[in-house]
Amino acid sequence: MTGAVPTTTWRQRARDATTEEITSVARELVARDGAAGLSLRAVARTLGMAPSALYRYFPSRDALLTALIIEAYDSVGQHVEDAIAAAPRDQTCTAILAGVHAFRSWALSHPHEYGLIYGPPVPGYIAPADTEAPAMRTPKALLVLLKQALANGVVRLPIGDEELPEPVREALGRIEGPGGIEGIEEGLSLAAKAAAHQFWGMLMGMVAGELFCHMPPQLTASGGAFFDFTMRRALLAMGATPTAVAASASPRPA
Amino acid sequence: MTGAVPTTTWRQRARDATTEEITSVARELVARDGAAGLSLRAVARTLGMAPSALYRYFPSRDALLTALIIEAYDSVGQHVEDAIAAAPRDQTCTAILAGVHAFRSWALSHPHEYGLIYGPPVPGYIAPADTEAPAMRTPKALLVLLKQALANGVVRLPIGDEELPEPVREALGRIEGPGGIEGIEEGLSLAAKAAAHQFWGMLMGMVAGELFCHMPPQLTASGGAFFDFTMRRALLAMGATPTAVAASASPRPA
DNA sequence: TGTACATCAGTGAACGCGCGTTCACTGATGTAC
DNA sequence: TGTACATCAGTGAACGCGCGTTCACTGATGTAC
Repeated sequence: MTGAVPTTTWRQRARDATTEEITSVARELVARDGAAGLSLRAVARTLGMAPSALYRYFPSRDALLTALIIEAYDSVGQHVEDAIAAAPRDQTCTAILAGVHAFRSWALSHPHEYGLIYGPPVPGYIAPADTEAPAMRTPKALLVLLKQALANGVVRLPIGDEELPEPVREALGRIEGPGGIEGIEEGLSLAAKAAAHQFWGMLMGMVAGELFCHMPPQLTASGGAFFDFTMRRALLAMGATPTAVAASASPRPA
Repeated sequence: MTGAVPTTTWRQRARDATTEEITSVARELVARDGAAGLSLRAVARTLGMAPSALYRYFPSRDALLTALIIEAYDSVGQHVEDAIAAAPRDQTCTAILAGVHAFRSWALSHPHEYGLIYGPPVPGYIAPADTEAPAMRTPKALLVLLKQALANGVVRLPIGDEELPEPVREALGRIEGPGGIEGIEEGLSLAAKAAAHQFWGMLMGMVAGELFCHMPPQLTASGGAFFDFTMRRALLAMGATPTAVAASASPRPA
């Protein structure tokens, strides 16, 4: 066992370690100064290496940015998935609440990284397609829960597809593949898709509002109580049964 | 009449004109390259003047940024107020819908300016207190409408203050003065404040989602139909009567 | 009304800075025989 | 196992760039007598 032939050469492993160190330093720089402040030279400086050396690892600053974006998406995604996995699978909204609270707490503790992925695009930077799949982790995780809740009867959509305005029905019908939440949304009714996107919008709005100071600080300071209350109201509006919502547990305030 | 004594000197008027020209060029640069890309030298260049000349008008780059931020807030605010003013004062939610549609359409046509004021704070820049009042124009305008709707009976809050969780009640009770929506929120019940902030969060979330590509493009492309539908659902969730919502008109799609 | 002086918009050169990226190089690591 | 060669991580200097801000200046506009 211990003598297992290393599948990679020592050089390769050194390379991987350095790559990891670079992205890690870059992540800290973004956390401190924001995405626009990320510079290859600053990374090289704190790493004690020549700026040109970074080009052995990333062909350009944008490539490094892309790596950071993917990392950030994976970081929130993992955080949310973990919280959901730790929640009981009962006939309540506990798991969904766990997910959204995880989303919020990640955002609060990684404000610049939140800005990097959910804020305005970095000027001059074009996100390559590789960022799409990681971007979908969080919405996917929440969508799976919605599906279960619909199957459960924990959520009963208050309106049917036929009550959607025609243009909305048409737009929702066209969502699939990249840009939508690939694959997963199969089997969802149009009304369910609508509810999902509204819930997602509410989530992003409340979190962005807190983070970027467009909500009164008193609400933010309530330890997530207002956020919790708001998401419960959103669940009710989405058709979650009042008893299920009332029976849901919330994570302890951070 | 025509011979009225000018209250300002010719130099003063020239100064005002130049100031206006500077902010106008700066606004265009922000619109093109985003807030982080704003540079004094670029402004001076397109104006054909020496970079140092700008220091006669703004003591620093940050001061110029502040002016732009205030302008942007005033621009949305004006846009929303105008749309509301043009809406009929009836027993429906038409005015509110006009306001939120105006907010969205402003955002879509001024994406970088939206990012400037509703996105992550510009790194290294600290917003002075002068930006607070303009920032409140839009939420204030919407809040006035909510107040009227509550008085009207067009909105009947689905829950009373006593049904709010204790920490939420406490946090809402502490909102007033700067940071909240000053003055205006007097006389609003706690539940009404909660509803207002939730509605505001939903609004910001949907718009940011569209702008920053975290909503499927098909929904965005529906000419505002999905947004309209969503805001109507939010109004219902807030306690607007179904008949009032149904009777409300929406602005023509942009 | 005319003159002397003060104000101040705008110039142009310079400061010191940090940036992304290229390039020829060195020396250590890996590989094929 | 030993040697010759190829690969490639990392260096250090240089490129050309744009940035915010300062400073001594000039000349036109305004003001007080």
